[in-house]
Amino acid sequence: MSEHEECFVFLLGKAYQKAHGLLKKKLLPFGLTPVQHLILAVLRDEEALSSAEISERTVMDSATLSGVLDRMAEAGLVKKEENPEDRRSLRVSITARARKMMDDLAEQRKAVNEELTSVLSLEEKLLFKRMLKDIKG
Amino acid sequence: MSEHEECFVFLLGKAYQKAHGLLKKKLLPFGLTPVQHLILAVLRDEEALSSAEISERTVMDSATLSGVLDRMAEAGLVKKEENPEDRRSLRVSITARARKMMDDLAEQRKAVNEELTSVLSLEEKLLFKRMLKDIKG
DNA sequence: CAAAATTAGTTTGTATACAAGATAATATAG
DNA sequence: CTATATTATCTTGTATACAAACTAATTTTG
Repeated sequence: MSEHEECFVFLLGKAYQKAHGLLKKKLLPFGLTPVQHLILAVLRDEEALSSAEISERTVMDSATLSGVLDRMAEAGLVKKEENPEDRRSLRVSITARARKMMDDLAEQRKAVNEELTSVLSLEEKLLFKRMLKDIKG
Repeated sequence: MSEHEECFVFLLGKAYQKAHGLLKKKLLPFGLTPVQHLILAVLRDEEALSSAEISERTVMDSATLSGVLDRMAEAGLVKKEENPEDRRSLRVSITARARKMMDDLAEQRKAVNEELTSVLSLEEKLLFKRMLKDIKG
């Protein structure tokens, strides 16, 4: 019954692990990780984005992104092209194959969110979301 | 303004990243990571714990723990001994050196928790904590 | 008691996360 | 226009996280 169980860092970590684990399981049949699914979500409605733009929208580090995008390109989920306007940057786009999965993915994501917060009332869900947004800043 | 920003998995992840990053910074001068700090916290009031016991209390995977405990032993933060009663299991204990830091660490942890939740009212902090506990299950 | 099942930890392989340094390309200053 | 600064991405090194296979030790069974 140590005090660490009252620590927000610990509690957030464990709640996140639970959430991440649930989503991971649901995405397994699609051959996607939660992070990869997130990247597809931001690419879905775009022609193409640079690594920096994906980094900004997903709040992921560019170093992390580098490896993830490689694996996703390898798996045929995204296409990585050179930007002719600025050859330092990339044009990353979602492939047709990945795009076909998006509706099913949205369903899985929704299911996870519901399962995860099933203990909360509708009102609490909204409050919880607001507080998370406040905290992440 | 994609829908992923309404996803609890994403929001929890980012809130956790924020919390983890804050604590990480505060622990840097002590040469500790947040996870190592957590392990010291559960060892603090114990003679010694096995890997499985630490795993249970910190909710960490035994595979992850194996490496972390090695690095901590290497750094002189814990002592790993063989349990003579059952030679499969370990007796991990906190070192005197690490124990000396514990009060300072508790202060840092408290500071992080306050900084992290400074946008919340006292009432909201309690509510938030309760909801996190509900969700992690 | 010896074979089989179980248990405690470790190892291996994959996927983030992030700091710091390296690279290549572009923009800017003089 | 060239030396310098900046920018976009990648690479490297360290630290989790976790599944799965592996080892060693103990317990259970027949």
